[in-house]
Amino acid sequence: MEVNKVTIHDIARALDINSSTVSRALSDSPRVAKKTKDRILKKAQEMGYQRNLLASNLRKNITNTIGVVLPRISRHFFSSVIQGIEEAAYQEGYNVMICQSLEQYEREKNIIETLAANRVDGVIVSISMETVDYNHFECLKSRGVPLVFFDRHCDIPGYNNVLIDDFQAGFDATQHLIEKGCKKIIHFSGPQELEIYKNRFEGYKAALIKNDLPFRSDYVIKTRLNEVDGIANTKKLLNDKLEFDAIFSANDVAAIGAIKCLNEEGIRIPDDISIVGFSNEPISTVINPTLTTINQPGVEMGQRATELLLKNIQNKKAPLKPETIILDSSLIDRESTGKSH
Amino acid sequence: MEVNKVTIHDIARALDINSSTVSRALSDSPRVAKKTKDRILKKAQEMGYQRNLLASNLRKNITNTIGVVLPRISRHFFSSVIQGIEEAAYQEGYNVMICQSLEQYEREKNIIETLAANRVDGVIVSISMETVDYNHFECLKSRGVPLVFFDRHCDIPGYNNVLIDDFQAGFDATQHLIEKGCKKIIHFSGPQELEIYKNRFEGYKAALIKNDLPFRSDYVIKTRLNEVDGIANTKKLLNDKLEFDAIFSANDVAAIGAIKCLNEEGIRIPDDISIVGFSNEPISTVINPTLTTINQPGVEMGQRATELLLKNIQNKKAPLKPETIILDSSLIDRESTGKSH
DNA sequence: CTGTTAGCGCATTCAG
DNA sequence: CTGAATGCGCTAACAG
Repeated sequence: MEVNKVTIHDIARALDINSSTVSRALSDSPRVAKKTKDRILKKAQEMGYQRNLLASNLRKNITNTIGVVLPRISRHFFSSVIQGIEEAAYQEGYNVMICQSLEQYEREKNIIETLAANRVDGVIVSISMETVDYNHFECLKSRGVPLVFFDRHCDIPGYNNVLIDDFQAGFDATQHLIEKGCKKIIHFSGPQELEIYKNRFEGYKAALIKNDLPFRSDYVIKTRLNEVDGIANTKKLLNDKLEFDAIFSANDVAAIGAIKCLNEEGIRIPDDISIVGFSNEPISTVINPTLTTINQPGVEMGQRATELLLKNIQNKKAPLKPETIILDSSLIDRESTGKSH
Repeated sequence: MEVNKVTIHDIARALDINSSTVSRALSDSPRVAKKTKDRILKKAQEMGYQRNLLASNLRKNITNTIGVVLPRISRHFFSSVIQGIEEAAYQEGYNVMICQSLEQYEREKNIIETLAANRVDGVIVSISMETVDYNHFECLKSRGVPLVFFDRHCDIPGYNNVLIDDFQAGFDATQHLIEKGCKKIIHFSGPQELEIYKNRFEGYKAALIKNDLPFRSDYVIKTRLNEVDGIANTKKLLNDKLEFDAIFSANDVAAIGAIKCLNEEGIRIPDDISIVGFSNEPISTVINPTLTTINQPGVEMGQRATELLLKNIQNKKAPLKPETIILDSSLIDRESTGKSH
């Protein structure tokens, strides 16, 4: 069963030429005669030759592979980012290795080390919610492997970020709720150690202040932004008899949890309580027209991050100056656009 | 910037010992003295040594990596399969390389060749809807790389499949609708070249026959099982004034399309029209309680497929006899279990 | 245009 | 227990 270990030497021997010529022919070098090239290609085919990329990569010291590290591929935002990354990467002949941290620091660390050990040419990362220090990127840094962060800001000096304006998004979301007449707006907030959630929170606060609404700290619920938390916190809000007429969730998953809970309790959205979350998940938002969302440009974010990364990979000698790209996000109001229900 | 290329030779030189000893120490071989081992490990740490897996893998002729090829990671079923695969793989110290075919034969072919070139130790595949011949697996076959198929049956002799009983699932779905009083049941069918969709279709037919309902070929709609198709076909059904009281969709995505279309038209589900699709997508099904689903055990499928694959990898000399594992799927009726609405 | 030579970094013989 | 030698398969000088 374990067969077919035909190498360039085998095909060189079969043709009574040198293996370097074979190597050159197989990488379509111009420095080899059409005729011999054809002979070699034909023989290679006929012998069932398959290049060993391990050997090739070891020799060339590149892998043509970029690593992608993100919390969860099942979240639609992230899978649309992957979409963008793959498009941009394949176009330039790069492969993509996708890894999920599952929001766990330990896993993220392992992944980064594995990617480094596998000598990927560059890495695109959206850090986990648990990640507060960046020492685990040292193994990439020390080898000069380019790194681009997206969605969740990371301020390691010298690296690039591709983000949306989270302050603005938080502001817009809150402003939207206020304009709809909401006055008691709960905020499901994420870990404040992460810029992204801090900024969304600050945007929320700024919108309240601008509209002369009081900021109440008991309206700010610290959550881990998962669905279970979203459900539990909403239930707790109801039990506590804290009056509120809207929720602005710092991500989509917690918002989904809130919707589920409110549905269960027979509370109508948005008539009784309005909700805004972040998302570009088509299924949850279009089928369920009660969730107004801040739409994040996932595909574009993936593309931009990849383009930046590849530029860094190719320009490694003269690294670009670190830049932060801010993409536009847009608020989508399902109530006013959805025809259904 | 391009720095830190410390190899076992560097650390050997620094300690004035031989690189083989270093190599042994770093792979924790028992054939090296505790004392020297400690010295080496310490020095390695201190010099910032990182093993080059490319070189190591080339030498050992294994990669400790398995490839996964599936249509789309954004579909919840597939991402839960990945969940299962990663769990089982990491436990055994394997890495996972995830690739999406996007239901395109050409992409699938490229991916398989890339995986083969990268010398993965085994591959887990759910073939694309376009895939009707299996020649592109030859590059793995010829090297004796183990291969396990899941969800979408593939009958290359000598390889394993992990599936659900699609005939039974199709039967159950249809039976369920009949028991609810539906008599005019549309079937959104997939490519009949694929066993999976043929079997679901056969199950549908069998249930009709068993219940003395007529089988009508105009009730069977060939679709590509994507959302756009689901919407378009539903709209067409309505325009054609073909009477129907239920849809059994051969996957979830087309069912989602149907729901969207019916929502738009103000047709109530399930009062006017019932729908059954395949899914284990929590968001779409729980929030939207109108979609009854055949639940597919994604995580378990991933685990079983991986266990099988790893067994094959480890037993390569004496390959297991090809087996097909059939897992249970269960019908989940949102109408009777959902408390909401 | 082609051959020769020399490694990429590591793991594994085989000797001691 | 450690050292010396060899080569995994490929590519990149450098000659010719």
